[in-house]
Amino acid sequence: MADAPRYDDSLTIALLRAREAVTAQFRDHVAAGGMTLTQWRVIRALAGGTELDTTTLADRCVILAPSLTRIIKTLEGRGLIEKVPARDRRQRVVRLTADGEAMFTEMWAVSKTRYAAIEAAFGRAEMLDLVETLNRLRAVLEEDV
Amino acid sequence: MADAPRYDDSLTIALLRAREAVTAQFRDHVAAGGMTLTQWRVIRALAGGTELDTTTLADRCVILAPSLTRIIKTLEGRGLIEKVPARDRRQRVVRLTADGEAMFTEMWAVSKTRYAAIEAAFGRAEMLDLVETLNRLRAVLEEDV
DNA sequence: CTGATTTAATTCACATGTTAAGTAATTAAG
DNA sequence: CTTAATTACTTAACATGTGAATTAAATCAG
Repeated sequence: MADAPRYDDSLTIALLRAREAVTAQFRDHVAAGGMTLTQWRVIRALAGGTELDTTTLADRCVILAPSLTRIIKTLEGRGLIEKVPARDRRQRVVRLTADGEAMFTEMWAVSKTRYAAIEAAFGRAEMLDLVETLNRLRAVLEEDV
Repeated sequence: MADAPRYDDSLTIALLRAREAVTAQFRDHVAAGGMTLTQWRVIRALAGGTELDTTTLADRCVILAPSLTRIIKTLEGRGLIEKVPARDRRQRVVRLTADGEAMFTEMWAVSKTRYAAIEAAFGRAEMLDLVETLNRLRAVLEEDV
């Protein structure tokens, strides 16, 4: 028994549950806007006229390339994003359409409120500290181990 | 620009990236054993002769019921888990087979090593502190907000 | 300039996440 | 005891995660 896995103490499980709890705070709102949380990350990354190629966009949104290919197709079909001609014709560069920017602006207002509520409930300092810790963990793991 | 979303500071993104970095430490090893990380969570939860119904198992592994239904089917097909007759015939109670226990024992040895390496690289105290913080965040969010 | 290599996306195949609807067994109401 | 409500799980449908193979374009070697 002493060697049995202790799931409550597991970092992977804790990360999974915490993320689940946080995203739950946004899921309904984003779904009400007719999109998924993953699609919302893409919209958010492109907000403000930002033009990005698929690789950069995938990195910033933490979405794998095959998923992003499908998401771009979906969002383009809904008229929220559009292609931009690129010098390197291998790249697919995209940006928000006017509709996409409008969608972002509308939803971002509520998103900010939810985020602020989380900050208020958990504590602003603790929040910043947690993000810093998570990024440090990531840096450590991506380096060696 | 002052109001633009700052992705680097986003809690959701930080959680996503951190989890990605941690799971990456185990993915190859688990894949070498012919299973996915999600399947491995199920095996791990059942290790040591533990018998669990689907609902409890889903909760412990942080897997939604529909996914677990499929996973149980897969693992049962591979002979790693088996059904146990239950009083309440609505429930599906499962446990590891002898092969399942053997698979767990073999893989757990390596998993422990990887986990220890992460602890060593990041710091044991920081690790425990992080898990505690994540669980506290979850508790706060699941309560009110 | 031509062929080999690398890079950026896409496509494929399968596993899982996610919500809604459906099914069977149990429990509660009357 | 019989029916309605609840519970535990499954199925369905679609979105995303994941690794491998493929395609097209750019770059490099000679």
